[in-house]
Amino acid sequence: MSRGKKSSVTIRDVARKANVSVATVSRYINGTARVSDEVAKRLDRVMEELNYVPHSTARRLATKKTNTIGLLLTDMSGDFFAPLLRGIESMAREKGYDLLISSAREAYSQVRNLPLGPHNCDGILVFTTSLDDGCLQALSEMSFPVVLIHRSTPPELNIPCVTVENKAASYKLVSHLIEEHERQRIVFLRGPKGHEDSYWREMGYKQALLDHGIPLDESLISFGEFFRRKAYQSMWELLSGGVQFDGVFAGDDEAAVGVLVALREAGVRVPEEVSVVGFDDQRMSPYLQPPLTTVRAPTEDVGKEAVRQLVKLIQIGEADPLTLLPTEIVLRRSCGCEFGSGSPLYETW
Amino acid sequence: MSRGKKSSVTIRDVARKANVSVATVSRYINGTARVSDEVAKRLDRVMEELNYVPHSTARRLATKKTNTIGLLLTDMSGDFFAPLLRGIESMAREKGYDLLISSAREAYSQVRNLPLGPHNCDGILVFTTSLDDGCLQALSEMSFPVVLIHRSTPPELNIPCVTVENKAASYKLVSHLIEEHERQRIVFLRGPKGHEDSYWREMGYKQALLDHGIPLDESLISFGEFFRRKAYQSMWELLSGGVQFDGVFAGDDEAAVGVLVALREAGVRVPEEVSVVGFDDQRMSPYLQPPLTTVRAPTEDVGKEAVRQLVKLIQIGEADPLTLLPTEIVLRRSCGCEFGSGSPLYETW
DNA sequence: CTGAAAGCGCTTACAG
DNA sequence: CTGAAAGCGCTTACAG
Repeated sequence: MSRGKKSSVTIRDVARKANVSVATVSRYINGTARVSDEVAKRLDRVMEELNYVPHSTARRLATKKTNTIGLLLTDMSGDFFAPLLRGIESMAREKGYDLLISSAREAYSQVRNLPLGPHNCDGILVFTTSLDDGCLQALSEMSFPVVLIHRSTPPELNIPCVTVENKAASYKLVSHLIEEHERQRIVFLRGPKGHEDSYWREMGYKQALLDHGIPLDESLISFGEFFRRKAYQSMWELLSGGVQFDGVFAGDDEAAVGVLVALREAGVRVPEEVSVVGFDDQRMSPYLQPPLTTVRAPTEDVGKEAVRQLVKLIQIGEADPLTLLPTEIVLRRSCGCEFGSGSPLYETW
Repeated sequence: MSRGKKSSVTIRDVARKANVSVATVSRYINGTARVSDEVAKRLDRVMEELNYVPHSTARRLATKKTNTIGLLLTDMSGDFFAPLLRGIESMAREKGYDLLISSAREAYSQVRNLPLGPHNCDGILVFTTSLDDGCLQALSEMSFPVVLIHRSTPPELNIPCVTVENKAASYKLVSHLIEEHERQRIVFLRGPKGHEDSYWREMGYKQALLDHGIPLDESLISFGEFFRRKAYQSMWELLSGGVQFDGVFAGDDEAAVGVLVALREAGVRVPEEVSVVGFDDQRMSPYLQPPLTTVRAPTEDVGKEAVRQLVKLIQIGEADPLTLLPTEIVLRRSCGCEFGSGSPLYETW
């Protein structure tokens, strides 16, 4: 229980004991210049004996590099978060960077107050809206490396971004409803205002209608906010407003839950009368009644790719402006497709 | 797109511009001594003008503190992870610490290779088995602050630990099966070998049997490994071995999924013939067929409490040896309880 | 291949 | 209340 100092063997100690200068030790450790074999051996031995670990803070101060990347998030609930972080963490480790993470309820607007920035990272990953445009601009002006995840760069700023194919997947999903299940009046529930993913999903929805010669009916577009209750409410409004529809693209799986509940309460059968589809393939989605047709995004890969781009940006000063990862449709019963097994339990083994 | 240096205004710059010494600036910033009002004002203005941000690396080197805590994990899948991290992150921020995280496939055994340690943190949080006993001992010997999460301290080591009440909850759960649903032959599926949580759940199971005068039958204890497939296999072995049972405590919710599938395939009705209960209350659990009776742990609080203890350890050199957070039983239909609503969709709103 | 020395940007006794 | 100066543990021109 004693609080003694952490042992601190310094580079000086090993230099002395190995009878060389600290410069030599430093060079040997960093492989920054050759040393004679004899010295190398001696150093290996001495470092082993002394159990020497270079002091990373001192190294940072001397090199002006932190070897750390930061991740800035708005919130860490949702199934989304774990795989994303897993991807980020594994790639960061692979690239030799420490990972600092910070979550903020609201977007930061003052660069000076950022928990993550030039003072403790070599670059940061910004997830969705965790940083406002002003901050991005300020960081950009000081040439601080930033990569955006699931959010595109503000105009004129040229910040690299990595995200997934929302539009193409939505297009396929809605086309599926039209072509396979003969749906014509498909509701779309928007996500939160300003949410990139939602925007592109809406574009995919509209494009699919257009390409199938179905006129866009604004009364079929409502708000789900990627949130169960809101989607539930919106469905009731549509229902009691007498709006006719035979399909619902809920925007995401969370909203789809609200849709399913509302329809069940209203006595509308899914998928017989109305097809319902979501987006994200959350862990609960195979277990919903009926199992939810949705879209799966390669979230872990998004994380990895984001780190890869950030490291490029840090090390060579440039990265790909946009990385779009492919998504895949997951067909289950809520759209009207039939499956033999019946048990969604199997699926996730 | 230029790569220019990050602007770096130093304490020296503000000192010069404000016509004081760097020592004064430092003291003012850290509130470590009073300065005259006049100087204070000048400093505020100058720092604002220069957009000065103290260089945390330099500060670290000078103070020998990193103001960072580390989190070491084995894996980051599972519903468990997000709330835990949320708790940790929020409390770390509240306490003024940066959070570094690192995940390892296997436990580290060499202190020198640790991604997180005295070189980059003031203390670390160790989740379950991410560090072996040898490492813990080494860290302990150098008085490096460590707090364990969901893992108790190795003998003689006295490392503070925070976890949840596994035994009491299991006891209540099994007692519920016995008392309310008249179950007598209850299977228990163990988690991974050496897993603390599993151990205590087993103790709760055994104690409940004992207190209700039900003799322990070893043939009812098998392996679920907190893993669907394994639990599924084990159930089939019991089933085809002709073992009679009327209840299953699956060890956790993952295993419960395997149990439900096996029983369904075998034509055994749940809960009429066999009650099934899990542990953890995963997000999918309300949606299982039937909805799963289980136990909910305050995972976010575990994270917060762990940080609180670690910070105490860092700052005043001591912490509570054991923090046990209470768990709560969540009754649904898989145990045999009846509920009006029927729709599990409501529950998680 | 190796050393002496300056410097990274702070903090903190020590002295006033 | 304020300053001059040493020191935190490294890295890296510069010189040999």
